[in-house]
Amino acid sequence: MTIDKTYDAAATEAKLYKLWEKSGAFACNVNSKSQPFCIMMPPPNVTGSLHMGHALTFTLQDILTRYQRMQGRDVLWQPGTDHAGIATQMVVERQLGEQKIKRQTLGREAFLKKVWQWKDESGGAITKQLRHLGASCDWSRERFTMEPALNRAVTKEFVQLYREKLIYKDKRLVNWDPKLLTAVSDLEVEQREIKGHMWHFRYPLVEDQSQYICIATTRPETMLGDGAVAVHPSDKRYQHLVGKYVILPLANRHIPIIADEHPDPEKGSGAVKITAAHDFNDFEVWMRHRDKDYFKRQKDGGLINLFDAHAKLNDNTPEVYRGLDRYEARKRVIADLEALGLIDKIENITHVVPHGDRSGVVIEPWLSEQWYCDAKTLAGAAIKSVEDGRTQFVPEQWTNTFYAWMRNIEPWCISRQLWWGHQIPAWYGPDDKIFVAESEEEAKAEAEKVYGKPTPLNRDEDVLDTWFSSAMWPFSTLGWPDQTAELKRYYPTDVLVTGFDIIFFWVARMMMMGLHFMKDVPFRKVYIHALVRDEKGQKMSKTKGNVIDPLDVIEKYGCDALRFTLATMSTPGRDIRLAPARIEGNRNFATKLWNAARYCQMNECVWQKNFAPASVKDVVNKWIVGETKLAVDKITLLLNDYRFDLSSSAAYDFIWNSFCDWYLEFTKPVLLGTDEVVKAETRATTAWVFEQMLRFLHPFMPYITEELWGEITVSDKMLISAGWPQLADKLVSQEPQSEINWVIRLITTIRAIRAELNVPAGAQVQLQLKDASAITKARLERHLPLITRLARLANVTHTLSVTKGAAQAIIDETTLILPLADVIDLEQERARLNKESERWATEIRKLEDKVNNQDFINRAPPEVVEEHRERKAEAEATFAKLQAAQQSLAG
RNA sequence: GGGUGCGUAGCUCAGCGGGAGAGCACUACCUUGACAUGGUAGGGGUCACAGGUUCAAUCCCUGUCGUACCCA
Repeated sequence: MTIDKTYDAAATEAKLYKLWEKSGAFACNVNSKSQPFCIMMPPPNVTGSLHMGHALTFTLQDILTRYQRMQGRDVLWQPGTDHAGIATQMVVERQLGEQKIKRQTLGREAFLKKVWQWKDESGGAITKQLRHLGASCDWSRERFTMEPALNRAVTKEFVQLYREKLIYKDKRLVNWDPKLLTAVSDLEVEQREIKGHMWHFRYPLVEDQSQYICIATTRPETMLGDGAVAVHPSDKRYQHLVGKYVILPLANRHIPIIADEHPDPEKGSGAVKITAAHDFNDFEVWMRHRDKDYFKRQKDGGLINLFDAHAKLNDNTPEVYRGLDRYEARKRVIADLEALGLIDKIENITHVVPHGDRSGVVIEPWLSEQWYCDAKTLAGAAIKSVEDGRTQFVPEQWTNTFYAWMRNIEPWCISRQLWWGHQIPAWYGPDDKIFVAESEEEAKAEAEKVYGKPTPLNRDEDVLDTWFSSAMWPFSTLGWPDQTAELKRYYPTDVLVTGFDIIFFWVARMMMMGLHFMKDVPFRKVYIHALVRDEKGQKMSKTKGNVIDPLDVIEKYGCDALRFTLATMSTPGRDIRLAPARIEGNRNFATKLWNAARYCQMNECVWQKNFAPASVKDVVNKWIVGETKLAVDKITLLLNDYRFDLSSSAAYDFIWNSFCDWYLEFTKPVLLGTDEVVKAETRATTAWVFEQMLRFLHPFMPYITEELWGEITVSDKMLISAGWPQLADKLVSQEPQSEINWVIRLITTIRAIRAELNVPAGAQVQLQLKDASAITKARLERHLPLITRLARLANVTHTLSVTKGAAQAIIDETTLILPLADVIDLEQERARLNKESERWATEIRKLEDKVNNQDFINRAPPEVVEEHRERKAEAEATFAKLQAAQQSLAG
């Protein structure tokens, strides 16, 4: 078969992905004798669609997967999707809304049926898109966080933690979404910067109402729930007021002035209102003081909840405000305080306000009863596992971020007021006694023991936070709670690849649950990658309109170009600014490889079964074999070190600069020549090198390499299942390296002179060598055909004297002379030589300064001193020859 | 306000104690039997700024400025 003139990425991608999957290459083998390697795919939302962040994370995972597979490991890359509680429920509710149906009128069971129906029909679009990216995960093991087997795991998790007293019910502040009517996690809260006001109110003192203390707030309506005014204990302005009472206007309650560390004396008036039920900081203050009389005497101990679930004012507020929405109430409160003359001033400010990322409304810190997980206790083991290195972060700096969060971890609110999710396995008796059990039957049995007779129970309506089930992903997908062969073989997994934004929400939680239930870390390494931004460094977002759709890029440039670009730009600790020019450049790289393959095929460079790279005779072939070995070593080492950027660049550099630019050019005179022995060896060597290139490039550019593998190698295996290059050290030897490097220097130097002196590209010129050593002469002799070809020379001779008006250059001991008297502009050549000597003179001066410095000689390592001396000697020799060249030109 | 990164060629980025690099863009020349999605050559940088450590600093330390993110 002949390779087409151009590479058709789209057709190749569609064709090969199916072939790979069919070949069984993606699947792991539990019975394999090979060492396992396991990556858990962070399950994307079932409602999601592929964005650049996905493209990056899955590309890196796929690179590791393919690399390890080629290294002979039994690889499991576990795919799946996440049920994404709120997002999915909203999608289905929106669809129902189009038919004017409300979820509540449908009822829970019917609604859930609709959700499953949606999931089966249109859920998981993202898994199809993942296939476009070339992801070689084991689809036969695809999991979904809501499937029955995983529900069983989650239920067991909940019940066990409850029995261990690590799950409990509590009344605390949560992030409440008053539109979706559920608690949401910190992750689902977006801090938006918006313009607002800072209102300064006066609260009159009880003992002398002409006196007042001034407080500032951005949320006037919450003042109705104030339980105290706090000042900093060191704040001299207020020390005399601590312990006294103020009249809370509008509510007409007496509240104390207390001292606490929380208020910042520098900010505002230095006095703050404490509204414990509506502000997380204030709640903390209240916790510190709740045992004090001045709180105990108040209604609800000073923890006064003003809102109902819709964030409308409730019966804890004076009658005129009841039923008002929070913003109507704000206007009313301001107006009423204004009327009382209690507004000190109003400032315009910009502040950050929490918004629900799904609903878009302002999130309310709201007091409610929820289920909590004792994250603090669970975190201990996770912290320890990182401290003693059982799990390592790459790059290492993320360790500190992890510690910082884990050491200040808050109780984890795990209940959600949704229907779509794992329903909490808790039942309530008539007296609200809680029965937590793995099934209703079990709960009823327990209830019967307690009540002495069969008693009807009500199941808790709420579901669990999606992350609560995701936390089990590394072992629930492997069959836990059953002790499966998979669990034994693949847990702990080798590496988790993810973005830093979910270190807390997911990575930390998997670690806590993994250590608790499996008694071992869920993964040995956590590779944290960057965020993908646009080329100006802006975060990609739909509202900004700067989103680059990976699927568009794949269509335009091919999947390999996108993957290669993402890999090349993945420098640890640095965000990726995705520039389309970069993707285009890598598409060109793919084209380059394609054309190199065509060259190989045209020249009958066919893979030889018994080819032994160590036994090649020709120096050029020895050289490229050695270079190949060096490149493979570099690429392998860097990939082991998660340096996707440097590893892919090394592959690029070798293929384009060493193989295409030099080696293939070197083979041309041979392949056009008549020496059949060298010709055969060169063909076999070329085919061998090309094969190595396909292998080491495959993890980065799977499609084009697989396609070419099919075209030019003779193998019944697909490349995806082929081995990683294993090359012997003896393939590298010093002599061919320096010999070919000399040839390259020679050609480059002549080309430079020609270009600078405007010698027509087609013109063949004479070359004379002066002072060439025996080695140089021998090298020249050996490589004469390719030197004359690549430097476009008419002939090469040795000489003892310089032809008048010739251009000259120096390589080591040899002076190159190009007698160009008729073509050459003497002035130009003089200027060129001047510039060249200037450069060397500067270099010599710098080196002299060093070498003559006594401190340098005494303190620098001897080999460094020696190296500088050598460099100086070489520079001086070159300089002297240049001087001679200049003189000869003058003469 | 606290923390963590990052400031290197026009742009996007490597390098990180002893010789300033790549890709793209730019300039000139070249349709040379794989490739113009190409080839050859070239121009372009007080490595943000100021101190310090060192024989030696783009690289280590301190501070400043700019910038991004995280936590308040």
